[in-house]
Amino acid sequence: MGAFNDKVYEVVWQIPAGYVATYGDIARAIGQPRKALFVGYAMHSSTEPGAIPCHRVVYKDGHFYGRDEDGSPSAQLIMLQQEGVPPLDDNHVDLDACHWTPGTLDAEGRPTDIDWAAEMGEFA
DNA sequence: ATTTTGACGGCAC
DNA sequence: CGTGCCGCCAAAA
Repeated sequence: MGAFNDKVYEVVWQIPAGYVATYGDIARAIGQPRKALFVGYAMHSSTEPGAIPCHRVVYKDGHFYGRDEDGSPSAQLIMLQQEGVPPLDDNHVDLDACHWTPGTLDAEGRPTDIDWAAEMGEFA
């Protein structure tokens, strides 16, 4: 792992509940827009399970990883819904309403520095 | 050291 | 709107 991976961690961790960020945005936020691929690559392997809210990281299309293969909504979608992310369909979320970008505040005006432990505890 | 692949993104068809 | 291909960078084999 390298510094890149560590940055990905940091950025993803800052994603507010009810909001989502895209791989490209994260990659760009850390100064390497070409490594969008590597951003995702970082979470599936370089990070430990549950270490970060990877379910809040979606594709630029709003469709998340682990999409349903059989037409059933993925657990990720359900979790996002619990956080307040309006799903467009079984495989997409409304980026227009929840698209968050690193380095900004959420719609509620509070800093992105949120206690995720409390947030996650609600539906653990 | 070289080849292959990948939780991507964008553009072309 | 779905599918294909390329580009980019790094890790794993």
